[in-house]
Amino acid sequence: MNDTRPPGAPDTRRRSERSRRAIYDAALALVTETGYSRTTIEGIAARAGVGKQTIYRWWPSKAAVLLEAFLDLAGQAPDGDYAFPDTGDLAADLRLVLRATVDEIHNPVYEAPIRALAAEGIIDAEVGTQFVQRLLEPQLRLFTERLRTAEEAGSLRPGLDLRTAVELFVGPLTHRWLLRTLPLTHAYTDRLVDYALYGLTPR
Amino acid sequence: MNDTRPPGAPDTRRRSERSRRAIYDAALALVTETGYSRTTIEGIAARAGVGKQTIYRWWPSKAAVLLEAFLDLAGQAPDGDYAFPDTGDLAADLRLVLRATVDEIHNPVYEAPIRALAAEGIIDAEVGTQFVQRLLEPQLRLFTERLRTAEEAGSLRPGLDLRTAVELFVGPLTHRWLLRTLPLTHAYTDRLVDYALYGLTPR
Amino acid sequence: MNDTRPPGAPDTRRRSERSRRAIYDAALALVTETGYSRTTIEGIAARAGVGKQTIYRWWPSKAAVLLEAFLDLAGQAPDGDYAFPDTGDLAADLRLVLRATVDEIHNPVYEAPIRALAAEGIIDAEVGTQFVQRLLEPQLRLFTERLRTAEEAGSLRPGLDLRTAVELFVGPLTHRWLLRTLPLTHAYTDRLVDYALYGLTPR
Amino acid sequence: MNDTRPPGAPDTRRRSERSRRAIYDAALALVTETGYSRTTIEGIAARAGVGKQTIYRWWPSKAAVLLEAFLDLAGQAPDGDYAFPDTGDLAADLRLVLRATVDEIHNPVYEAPIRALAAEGIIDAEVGTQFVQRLLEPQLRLFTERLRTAEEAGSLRPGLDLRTAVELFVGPLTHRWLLRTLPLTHAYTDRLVDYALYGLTPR
DNA sequence: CCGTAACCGAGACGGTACGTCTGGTCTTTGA
DNA sequence: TCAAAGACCAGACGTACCGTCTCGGTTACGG
Repeated sequence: MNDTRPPGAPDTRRRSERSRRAIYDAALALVTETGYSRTTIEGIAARAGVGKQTIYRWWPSKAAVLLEAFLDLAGQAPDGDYAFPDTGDLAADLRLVLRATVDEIHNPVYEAPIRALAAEGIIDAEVGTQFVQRLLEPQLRLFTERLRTAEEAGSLRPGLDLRTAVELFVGPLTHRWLLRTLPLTHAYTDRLVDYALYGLTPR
Repeated sequence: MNDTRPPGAPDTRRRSERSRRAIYDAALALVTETGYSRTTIEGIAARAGVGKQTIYRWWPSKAAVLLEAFLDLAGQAPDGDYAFPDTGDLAADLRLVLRATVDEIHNPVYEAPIRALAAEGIIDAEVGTQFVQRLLEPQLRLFTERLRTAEEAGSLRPGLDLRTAVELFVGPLTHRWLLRTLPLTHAYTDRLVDYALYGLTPR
Repeated sequence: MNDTRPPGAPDTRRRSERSRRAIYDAALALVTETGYSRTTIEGIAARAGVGKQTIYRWWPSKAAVLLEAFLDLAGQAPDGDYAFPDTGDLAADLRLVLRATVDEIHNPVYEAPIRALAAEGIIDAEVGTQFVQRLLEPQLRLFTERLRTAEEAGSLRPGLDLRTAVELFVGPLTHRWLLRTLPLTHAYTDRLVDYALYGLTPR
Repeated sequence: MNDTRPPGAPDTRRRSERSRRAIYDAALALVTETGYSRTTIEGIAARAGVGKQTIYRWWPSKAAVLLEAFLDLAGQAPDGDYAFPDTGDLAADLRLVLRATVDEIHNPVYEAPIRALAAEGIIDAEVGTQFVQRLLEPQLRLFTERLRTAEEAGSLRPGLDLRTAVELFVGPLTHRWLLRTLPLTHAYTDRLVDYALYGLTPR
């Protein structure tokens, strides 16, 4: 009826849902099992029982497939992230969320794909933008909102740049996670909350 | 005479210095010009006017070549980093160093190679370990030592885990840099020092 | 009403004459313009403004399409061939016909399709049979009949195998044409008639 | 030493004889077993245990591979063709050679490759030229020379165009062979010699 | 100081994956 | 209710690199 796609673009209405799901599954499985660089488009297609062209028709790159696959996976998880706790005790809430984040990072189902996406995003700005916009920023927004609540409750120094404040927690965690400098434990994130929050609260 | 290498290992004494330099130059140039993934061993060899085997003889991977090339490049720079300033004013010293770090990160000669190495290290643990040990940790050590001096001078809360403290500065900076979430400016690093240090100093 | 087709076969009565013509035109044009091997079913369908299935429904192969297209083309030509001249002078008649055949062969509208069909028929016996039965044999029959007339008139040695006699003229011509050994000229076909006929006439 | 190849061309001196032979064998076997169009470069490479690039490095096309493979095969055969008999009896000699040619054509080892090459040469003029120059013409030359001997012995009408005379024998044979109009038997070639030679001899 | 072992540039080799193109089949959709 | 349009699985195309191996040429060690 109202088929207004750009010329040369495929018709989304006729897309095979079955193939899409199979491709997601294959991509995630292969990345986890064999690593990102050994995961190939051909391999994904073969494992998904799909023609290569079906992948090239809908995604521009291996990274794009994996990003969507991961978003799909994360989206259908029993959403823990998307409700930031607010018990009134900011420190406790932060500790809880950071501990949960660490656990999630160590979940073998998530680990390989998300590392791969982060790494690819670091090299390829296009992928990086997608990664940040669709995966990272939504999470950071929840942090920011929780901090705003705290600020309004007078639990924070007034006039803080909340974004920077958020990064004070998230940055070090990401640092340890991505660069594997030292183990990423609950003790570490608790300490992080302690040190960082101490600098953000009024005296 | 005293040629005591493991069997099968090449003889370092007969190594061509000329080739090594040409390979470093070619690798750095290609990564900067065409990006990491489009940089190939064949391409490096061709550009360096060197046989492929000469690369495979001395390095195990593309990442290893680039790491050494980068270390060589960084080593011959007028070393600013390797002397952490100590004016007695911790905040000022940190601001200075973080600003310098940001400038360095934006230096087009360094940017592409270091991003590539970081990304590769995120995926490949072997590379990651090398990256951290040979590039990152030496820098972090300087931070730690400066903080120790400050601690001894009573400028910091006693009993702090200095490593975590260091990451409070370095983590957020790395986060913005690698993930490209928001611009990495002097204003940002100054604010970082403000917020983080505030949580580390005695009241 | 009287729809007595084998099960699974399409209904000829509802066939689109418009599509058929468009497919013929597209097939002939593409073969002439781009060559047989670069002519694809997809290309024909696209150029004819027709779905691929419309081609697959009615023809088993690219060669079959082209054969019918060519037969259609030849059939609607102002038929010169289908009346073999009989002036009473066998040599003159043969010279005339062979010259005309050479001219036809060099006609750019016919050349590419007929070469393609011949070549395809050489490899694929199925196509070859069709090619011979529907295209070649009707022509040869005309030769044979003219020779029979001559034989009855006593212009030929008695007891000749007329089929072999026909091939004495047609074979060498085909040889030069298909294999492109030497130029195919009127002089050549005249000489052919001279030499061959000389062996067929009584002394 | 004297390595004077055009730039970009591979070094013939370092070519692997082993691979070449394996490729010949694989190409001939596949064409015979599965037919020309189902024979693919990938298939040849796989069967020969060779990388695809090794084929693309040395041959421009599937047809070129097959032509060389066939020439190699024909060259190492106990050469029957390359000595045209001359018993003094031209008719007998011609009958003998044409019978042998028919037998060779029906040899399953030769049949598929040579048909494929002929067909490909009919479509692709480049291949056709090679086919004619390297395979066909050497054979025709032998015929021509035998006719010249006969001419000098006064067994032929003087002033004949010997090339056309040769085609009087070879053309019809090729016609039946390639187009599969009627069976190609010894009886047929004998008759051919009878009819054609009769037109070439003095009365 | 000479023989030789190993490095060197070069590039052919067996492979794997790329991204594209087409073959045939099957499904959707608009006229 | 068709037929166009085109998505689908399959697999070959020709190219680019991988990492290994072999070839001469050259260089510098060590007897």
